[in-house]
Amino acid sequence: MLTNRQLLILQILIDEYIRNAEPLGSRSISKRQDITFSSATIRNELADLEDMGFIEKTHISSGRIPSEKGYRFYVDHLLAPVNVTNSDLQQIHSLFHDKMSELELLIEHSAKMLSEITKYTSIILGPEVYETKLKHLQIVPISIGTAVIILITDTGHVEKYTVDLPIDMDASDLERTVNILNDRLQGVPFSQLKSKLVEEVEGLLLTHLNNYEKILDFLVQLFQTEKSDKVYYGGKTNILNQPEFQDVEKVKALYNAIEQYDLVQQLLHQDDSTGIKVKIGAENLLKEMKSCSLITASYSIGGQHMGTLAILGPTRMEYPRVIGLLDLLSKDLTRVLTDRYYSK
Amino acid sequence: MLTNRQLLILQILIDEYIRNAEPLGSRSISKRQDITFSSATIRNELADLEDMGFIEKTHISSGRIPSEKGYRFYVDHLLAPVNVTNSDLQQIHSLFHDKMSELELLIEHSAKMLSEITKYTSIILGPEVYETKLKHLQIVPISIGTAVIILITDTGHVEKYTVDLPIDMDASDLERTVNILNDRLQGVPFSQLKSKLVEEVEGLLLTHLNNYEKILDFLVQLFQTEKSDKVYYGGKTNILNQPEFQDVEKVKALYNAIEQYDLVQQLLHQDDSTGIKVKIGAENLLKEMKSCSLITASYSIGGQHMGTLAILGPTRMEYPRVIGLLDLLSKDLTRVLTDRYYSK
DNA sequence: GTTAGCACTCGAGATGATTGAGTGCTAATT
DNA sequence: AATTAGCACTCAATCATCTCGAGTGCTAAC
Repeated sequence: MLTNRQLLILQILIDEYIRNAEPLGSRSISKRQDITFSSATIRNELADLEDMGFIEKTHISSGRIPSEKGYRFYVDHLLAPVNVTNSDLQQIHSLFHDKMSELELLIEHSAKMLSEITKYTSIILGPEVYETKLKHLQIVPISIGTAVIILITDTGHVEKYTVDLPIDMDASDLERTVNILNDRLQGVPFSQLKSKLVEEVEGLLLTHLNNYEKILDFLVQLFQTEKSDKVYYGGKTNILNQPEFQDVEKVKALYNAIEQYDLVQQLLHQDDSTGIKVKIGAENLLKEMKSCSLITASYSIGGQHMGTLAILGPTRMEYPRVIGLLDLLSKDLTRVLTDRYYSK
Repeated sequence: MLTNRQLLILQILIDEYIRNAEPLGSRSISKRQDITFSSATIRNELADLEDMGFIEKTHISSGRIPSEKGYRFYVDHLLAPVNVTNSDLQQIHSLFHDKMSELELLIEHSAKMLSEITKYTSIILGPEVYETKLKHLQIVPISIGTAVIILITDTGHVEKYTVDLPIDMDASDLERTVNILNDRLQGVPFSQLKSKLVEEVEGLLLTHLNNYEKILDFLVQLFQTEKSDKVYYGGKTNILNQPEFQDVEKVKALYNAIEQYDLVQQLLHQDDSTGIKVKIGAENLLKEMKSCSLITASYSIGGQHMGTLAILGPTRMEYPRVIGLLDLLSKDLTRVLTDRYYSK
């Protein structure tokens, strides 16, 4: 276990390194007012901390920087929760003041605002459509054989598919189908559309339509296509301000990684349990992110997980501040969205 | 005017510089087989070309590189049109083979493919909704006082607005309104929706609805909101491979500029006349793009301008190849879209 | 008009000295 | 036994110096 003095030194070292991005030596630590012992003592402690793997040297006679294990320890044990500053608080609340009617717009603005106040890159996984309920379905033929199918959810989200219609389906078939579907499927969560369709609607279609088989196949197909969540970014260029990303090759690798939506989705989805999650460096699975940390929080509507907020920064990130901000915003977002869309 | 020899030398210099990104000296030019005169002669010619402003030096004893005026001359007078290579041709055609039903998807894939085969960054201004015709309008209430309004165009595009409904509008009002609008406005181009509404529909609403004024106001408001085109990007990180963008500051400035959709739209919209347009360096108005060139082509449906294809690269760009590709793709795209959506 | 020749310039690299911030270790001090 | 002072040592960073080579412009000869 670490002694109090070691804890203090580790804390100072990480705080300072996060601030300045420069290796810290025993002498500069000893010069702080809250340090009462000499640089030689600190040297010994630093050597011990290094042996335990919490800090490392960049070269043999350099100062120390935190290791990933050091950051992990810092986040798990040393983090003094900081209050969100007043100006940050105002920024966040202003999001909700001018009540934005579009959910997507609200999310987009949240991403932008997060990146602006943190100076890091924000990533938000958009409202999951999976557990929202069908409000209305519409099929609009746009030319011979093709039509646009529109599904509208109770959160005002619109899903759109352009499809080829079964060739022998005429206008009246279409109308009857739409009516039946709207009648039977309204209020059904997207996740259950397919089973409801097979269980309840199949019979109705059978009695009302000629070639019900093709249409049913077609609808089953439609309802089981994976709906992937949208990914919103804010401040992608903020990465370029970090001293650890002055190398264009590193930037390229990271950008290429975070523009692959499926990868990002996987990354942020890892566990959608509530609470703040911090992934440091290599914990992130993507090798392009080994000098980055990712802090995530999730937001929900009426207890139902809806999406994920994330901040991507260097491992040398202002953990306390970002954690505080994400915690606040995720709770606010959850509250506002629940108010708006969960009103029974 | 330039002599034939000067033309030859300028052509060689620009071609080589585009290939290697390194200043070219008289000696290396004289070593080519197609050059029959000595380096001293070339030195004299280079000095003349420099006096005329077509080429410049990076420092006093360096080789020459093309100036913007040089590139301009090259593009306007020296460009030998090159044929699109077979493999590029296949790539482009494969876009259309697996017939994609979603127009947006086709555009998105086009952007990706363009960036992959050119190794530059592609920007596509996505189908303009302005001249497409209304196919169907739907209003779906999603909670008390709010509704989603959906407009579907004849190209299968869906526009969505979440709006606050006038408080005293009941379900039957809504239904009547929707019916009237669909009846009267189908087939009307978006650009004329507002005038048609005022001219033809106002009277009908008056006779069928109680509080028609509020609703009319509301619809006028809706129809006159600017519909800004979507911007699609491909290969944004390709910029980082260019030797002229090894400086992170430059990259940041450019990225910040091209992520401002309104700026980009303005930039690509500048003239939507047909044909290929080449904007070199400072011709681009944005100072962040002064070391870039932008080559644009437009695509249309049935003669109606729909959007713009663009390639963004360093001024040292492979003009002939990119021009050939854009020309081909824009024409193919126009043909395919016209076939698909202009069938009377 | 063309070319050979020459003095000159400048960037890019290599080399070496200097500095300063850091280390580990040992011996003295508390 | 813990702490500290002192010292030899290491290494990155910086700067001056040098060399090399690719380039130039200019002049005089072809």
